[in-house]
Amino acid sequence: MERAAVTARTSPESARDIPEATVARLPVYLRALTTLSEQGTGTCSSEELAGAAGVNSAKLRKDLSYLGSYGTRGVGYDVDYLRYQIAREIGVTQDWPVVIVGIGNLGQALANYSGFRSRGFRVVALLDADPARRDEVVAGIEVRPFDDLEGIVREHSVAIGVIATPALSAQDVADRMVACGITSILNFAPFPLNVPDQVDVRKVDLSIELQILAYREQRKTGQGAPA
Amino acid sequence: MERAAVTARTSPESARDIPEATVARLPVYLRALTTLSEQGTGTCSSEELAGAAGVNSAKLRKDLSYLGSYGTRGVGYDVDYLRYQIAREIGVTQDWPVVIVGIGNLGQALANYSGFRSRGFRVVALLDADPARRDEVVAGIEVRPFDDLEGIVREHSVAIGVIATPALSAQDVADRMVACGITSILNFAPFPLNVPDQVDVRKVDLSIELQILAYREQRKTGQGAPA
DNA sequence: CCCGGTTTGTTCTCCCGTTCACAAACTCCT
DNA sequence: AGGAGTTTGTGAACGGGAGAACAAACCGGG
Repeated sequence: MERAAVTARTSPESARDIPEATVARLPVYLRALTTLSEQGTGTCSSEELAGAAGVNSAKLRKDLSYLGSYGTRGVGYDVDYLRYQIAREIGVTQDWPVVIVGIGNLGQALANYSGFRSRGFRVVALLDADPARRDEVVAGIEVRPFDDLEGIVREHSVAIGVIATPALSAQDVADRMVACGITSILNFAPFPLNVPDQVDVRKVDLSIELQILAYREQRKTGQGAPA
Repeated sequence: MERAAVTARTSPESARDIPEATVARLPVYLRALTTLSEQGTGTCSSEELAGAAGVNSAKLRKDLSYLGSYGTRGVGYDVDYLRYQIAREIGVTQDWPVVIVGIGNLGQALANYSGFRSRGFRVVALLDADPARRDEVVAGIEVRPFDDLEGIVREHSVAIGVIATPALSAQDVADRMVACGITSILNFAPFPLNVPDQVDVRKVDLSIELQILAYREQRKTGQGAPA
């Protein structure tokens, strides 16, 4: 990492172009480091950390090198120091307000998921278009009508929205979110969202994952595809 | 696609080595085709289908070319015909029994998720290690003790297991699954599973997805990483 | 101070996936 | 029958990521 001067772009001195694949792994490293820290480990080698994260050690080292030179040759990495550096890079040292739209089975599970809060994400509102759901309380949060979206986004400066609605409503919800100023969307609805370029979307599709497994399973058993 | 004779490997005449990335997209195409079919569309071009699936049309055509030559130049694809071909290739024309372990918030949401059954996946059992959960009924299925795993797997010839437990139990559950003969695992627990090579694992990690969005969000707002 | 052992950071090579661009093939109209 | 228009299937160029391998850097002992 050359680290030459300061790139004078948006961020003061942090890395400029971390590969997509690396960004996707940083949270995994972060979690592994947290586990190690809780176990009282003060220092670890790239081999150990890679093992705990389930990746190749060379890949781990290359990933970390994009952030800077936070290790010591011959020694390894200081667990807490590296943990902080990654957390800072990802942005989980700050608090991210989040809204969840669609309080069905999945939406409720998400609202109750403790992994969000513990990683810096705070669910500020649960929204649902169904009037029957009004005034219901899920995970200690009152369910509010979808039309409240704009007010909530403005009030809490929400940048991240989660869509857990049926497929048919997903695009409408996304459009409204974008109109309100939300710029990152996590989509659980099985529908390919169409959004402006500046808006980031990540999708999680449960049945697709199973279908991928089914494909490989089919090939394993050698039964192939029926003619 | 040459389609030369018969490859004489495991499967009778289907494609031999479909790229991983393509396999991951086939379910998306399948869903888009189903939607088109329900709308009464009989034929579609690669451009239309690509639009409905949210991908580039060139990529779509190349993906489909791995399966065979199912389109007609100058015309497009027959929706129902192509849909059947993809479904057969993925293996969703048959019925896949599935067990879900860990009936917390997420496990319950998964058990209730209608998208599984409608795509050829049948939840044959819900298991939980917590005795307090025994005899509870979720999604019309009785929750049974985790120790029943082996009997259930044997009885229903289960090949696919879903892990929705806390991180600490995930590896144990996976080990038991593998010992029972399960060869495909969908893991929702935030823990990198260690399994033998012949076992396929796909992981879905909710908080990692949000962290990836947070990273990009942080860069967008230009606030960068605090020094 | 010097040397062996250890571990990081980085370079280099290979492979997979994406995209462009175009020839082949089909339809429809005259 | 022939030609214009359309759309597929694929060859080729391109970019990015994975992994091996190695030089640079650090620690500790004598």
